[in-house]
Amino acid sequence: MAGRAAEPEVIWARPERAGRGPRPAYRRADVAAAAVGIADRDGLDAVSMRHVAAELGCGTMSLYNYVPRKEDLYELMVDAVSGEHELWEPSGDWRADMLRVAHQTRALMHRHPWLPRLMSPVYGFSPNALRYLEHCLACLDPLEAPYGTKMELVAMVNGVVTTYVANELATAERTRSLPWSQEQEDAARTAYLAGRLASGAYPRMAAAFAQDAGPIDLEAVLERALTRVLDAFDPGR
Amino acid sequence: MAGRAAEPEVIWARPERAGRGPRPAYRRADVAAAAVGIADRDGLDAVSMRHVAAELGCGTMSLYNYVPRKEDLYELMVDAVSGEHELWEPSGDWRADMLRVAHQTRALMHRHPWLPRLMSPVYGFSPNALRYLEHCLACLDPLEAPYGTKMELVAMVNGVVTTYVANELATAERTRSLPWSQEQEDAARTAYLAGRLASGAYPRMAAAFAQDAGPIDLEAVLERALTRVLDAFDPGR
DNA sequence: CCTCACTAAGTACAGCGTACGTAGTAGTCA
DNA sequence: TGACTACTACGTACGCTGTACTTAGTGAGG
Repeated sequence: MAGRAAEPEVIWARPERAGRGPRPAYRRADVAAAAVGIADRDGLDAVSMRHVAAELGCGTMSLYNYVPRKEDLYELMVDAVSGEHELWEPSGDWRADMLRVAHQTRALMHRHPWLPRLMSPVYGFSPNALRYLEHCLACLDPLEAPYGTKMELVAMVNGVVTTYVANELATAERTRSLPWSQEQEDAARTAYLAGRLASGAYPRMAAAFAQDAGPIDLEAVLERALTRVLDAFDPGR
Repeated sequence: MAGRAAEPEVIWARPERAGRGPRPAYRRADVAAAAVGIADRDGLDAVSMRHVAAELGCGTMSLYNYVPRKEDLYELMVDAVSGEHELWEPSGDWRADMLRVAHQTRALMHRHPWLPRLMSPVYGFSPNALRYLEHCLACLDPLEAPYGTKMELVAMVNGVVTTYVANELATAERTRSLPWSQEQEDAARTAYLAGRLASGAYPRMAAAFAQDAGPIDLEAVLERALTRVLDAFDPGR
């Protein structure tokens, strides 16, 4: 018979090697690495079962021995790059440590621009995600607050970083699937926006854009946002 | 000849009705409404050019007269539901107004659970998005701060709401494509997590989960997060 | 009235996820 | 040892996707 019955299954609970038949030709990490490689090189949309199998050097359907559904391949990918997080001995200054965490996450997402799109709380309990979360909590040991609050702090920092980096990368990643360049796209949208603002229907937006002419420094924006978030959780204001 | 050359094109800059031939059978709003209807009923993945065309009652390829790429269909959808935002006369209390905005956005996303997935700064300049942004800025008139800061505040509130609601909806929306129920999925993941935590490798996480047993009130979490964000922008602390 | 830009629709193609069937392999047990 | 059986590997096939291209018909402008 084909695949087992439709039982809920967490990929991490499934053993890598079953007892019986021939030993698998690849390890789960190989599959993840192949998928990550394709996503880094050609974008997330290029990650298809066929392409990943080809990258590994096996038949397309053989992949399903390692990954029951494509969704689980994504889960493998997120966990794999989560393992790139460098964990350190907490410094005792939780604000500094959290900022360092945030910058590392941003760097990670710049290295793997598809990561924000796959960020989901559903994947939050993969092995490397657990390591990462435990590390964040360790960094927050000096903060006097219940664990619930600490979890909310970590979630907020992660959420803010993810949102901001997603915005940073959105137009760039979008361009991959468009038949024209990002500069052309930006120019067209800017021209359209200028036209709308000139209509006078949006006086405050027009004022805002007139006031802050020139390109926005997105990294500085993120930095300010993070500072505000940490302030909001800091008992010493 | 087929479609025009590969020029960058903003869907909103393209006139609804060209001067020459027969008048179009549908308006852009009809197309958007059809797509939104399908997404609400059957999920975002059910929004295909074929399905939308069938819902409208026209041939698949006729859709391309209204929407040059599927991506633009998404843009139409986001703008259409953005129009559901109720705008009011600012009260003079910018914190109260921003909270009201946030709750309205959350309600909107619960009505259209696919919306968080489509939230992108690229769509941020559609007609209804502009109306919405201008309204937010109007609510912030009492706040003494440069427009740049106000924009960052709006972005942060929107980002937090989007992230939190996306988390709220993630497992539910995910279940749509899985062959088992959400309860089964949750049970499997909880069992796996319990096993990992019992390993002793993640003492702080184990303590956190032991401390906050029981289901989390996600709405209360969002409420706290929003309060913190507003605090962070409030000059009167 | 003629012209031609436009709308509408059909056909076709490359690619996708994956159900299913088959062949071969290697631990387990009689 | 041989038989059994769970497992790996993989080819074929199906229904679905976005969309390039083609053809036919419509109706306003010159």
